[in-house]
Amino acid sequence: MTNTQIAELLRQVAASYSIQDERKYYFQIVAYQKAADSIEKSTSQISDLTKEGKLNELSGIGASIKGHLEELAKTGRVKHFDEILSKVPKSVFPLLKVPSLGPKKAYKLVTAFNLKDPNTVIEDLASIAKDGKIATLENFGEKSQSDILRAIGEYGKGAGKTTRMLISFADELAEKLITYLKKSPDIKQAFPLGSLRRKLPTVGDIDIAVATASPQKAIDYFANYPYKDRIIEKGIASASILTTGGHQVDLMTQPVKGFGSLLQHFTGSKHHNVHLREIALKMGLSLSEKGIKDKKTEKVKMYETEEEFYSALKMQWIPPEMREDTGEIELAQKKMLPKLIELQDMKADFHIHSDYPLDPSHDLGHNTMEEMLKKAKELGYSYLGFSEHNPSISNHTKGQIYAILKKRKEKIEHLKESTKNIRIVNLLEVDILTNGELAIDDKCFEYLDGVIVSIHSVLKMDKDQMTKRVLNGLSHPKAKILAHPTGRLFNERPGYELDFDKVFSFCRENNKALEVNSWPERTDLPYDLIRQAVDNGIKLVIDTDSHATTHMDLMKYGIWNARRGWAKKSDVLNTLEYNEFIHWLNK
DNA sequence: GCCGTTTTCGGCCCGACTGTTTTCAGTCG
Repeated sequence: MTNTQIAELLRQVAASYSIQDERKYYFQIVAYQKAADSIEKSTSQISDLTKEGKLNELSGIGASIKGHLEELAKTGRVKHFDEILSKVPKSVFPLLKVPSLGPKKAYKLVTAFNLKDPNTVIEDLASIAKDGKIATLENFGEKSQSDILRAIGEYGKGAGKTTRMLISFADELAEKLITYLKKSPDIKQAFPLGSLRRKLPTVGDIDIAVATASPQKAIDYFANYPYKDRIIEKGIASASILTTGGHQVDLMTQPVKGFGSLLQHFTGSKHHNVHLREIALKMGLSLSEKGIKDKKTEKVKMYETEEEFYSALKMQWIPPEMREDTGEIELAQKKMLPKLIELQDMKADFHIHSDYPLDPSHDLGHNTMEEMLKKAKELGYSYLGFSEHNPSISNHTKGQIYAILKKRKEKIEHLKESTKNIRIVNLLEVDILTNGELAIDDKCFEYLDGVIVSIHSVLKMDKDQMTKRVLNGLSHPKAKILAHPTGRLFNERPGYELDFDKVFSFCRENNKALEVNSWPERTDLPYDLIRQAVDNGIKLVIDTDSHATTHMDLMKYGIWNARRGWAKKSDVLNTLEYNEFIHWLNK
């Protein structure tokens, strides 16, 4: 079973407990939900962790759930789960995916109308709603009926939070909304928060915080956004809309005096906030978006900045990218948070495809080397690495490939002499073939300073074979960087599997670096592997993999992802001076 | 069911909004 499937199973157990007796099982429900969240977020496969006996390493998994998961791995089922799940009809569970339906409503609907088939329950409910039968049910009315019908329709279309946006897309969408909001005289400040501020690679909805003295006017103005499809909800302090593009936007307001608390609250993550509130409780305090309440006096103190808010809890301000409750709070209490890498720290980009005509195995860039260099200078870099794909091996003889690379080297040498204000590294992106050999032979390395290696074909290989293939490719002394190490592409493919324990130890022992590819579709390494790499002392390079000058602006996405992986300046080779990098390349 | 710089027992985050109700349950983040 995949992590997603296991997480869903645990959520079904939680839902079943809710339906049976929410009060009695409250803490079990919360525990199962926490465990599900934890499993869903983990990129280690639960099946692997179970085999290795490492399930305890995931927060929220204790002795009991660990035992259940081991039983699941061994026998394919869990007696305890089966017993709990058998208390409610199976057709309840698909309905939980429909927005606005939770365990209680789903159960009422399923039992009231005797909906038994989990495969058709959503359509069946829609036709019952169309017949006007839901409105007659106790605690349901006309409005609930039409809401359910619409929710099913939107769910079917993937509107709202059911499909996640790439952060690059969400970033632009939020920018448009912020521009609109700032035109209102009643809105003093407006910031995108939530997972967008925490820089997750994909974002479910857009969260915006607004500082205002007249919340009602600000909310009315927001609800009149010209590109809205409908208002989802609208109250005195917050509102939600669905845009014409089918994306959900949530807005929350606070007065300027309390804006810091709102920023903190609405940035999340949920787990980070829950943990902070548990700490606050022990200090006799209670946290909310309004501020910090003293439990004795019931007085709420407001905070204009996040720094003051965190300081009141006796901890350092925590960078949003770290707020996932994975150890950052404990470090902030000890005032030992790492200083994360920043865009300004970058002195180079190593993964650049120019239009130099070497008849490559994959796509060529669109701009000349000179144009790429000019752009690099504009970005404030002091050097740049060219790394076009290797010449295609099916279209050329070995001799032809030598000649192409020799000529390219001459071009680069000429550029090095004629270009005074920026330095150049002569790299190449080389395919690792199916058998683990590189797509160029040893003689080619005379014409190169070093190479980036990567996988571009035959992605379906089992984990052990793929790991051998990659490590074999990396074992050449001049192969220094592994590009887009997992090969994942959002909304396209999950990537191939690698044994990262082996990859990390190989890189550490042989002085190799792993790439953080900045393309929003890739963000590869994924951030949790970045964090493991950093913990293992592996050096990273953050690259744009540019095929045009405009792509060189994508660096910020790589930086964001690296920050989510807790990478510091010292972990990233792009922050080295030219001479230091060349020294590393030749080590 | 999980967890530990008050604890291996006794705690466990907080508030907004909606619809269906006459004071609240359900859902969401």
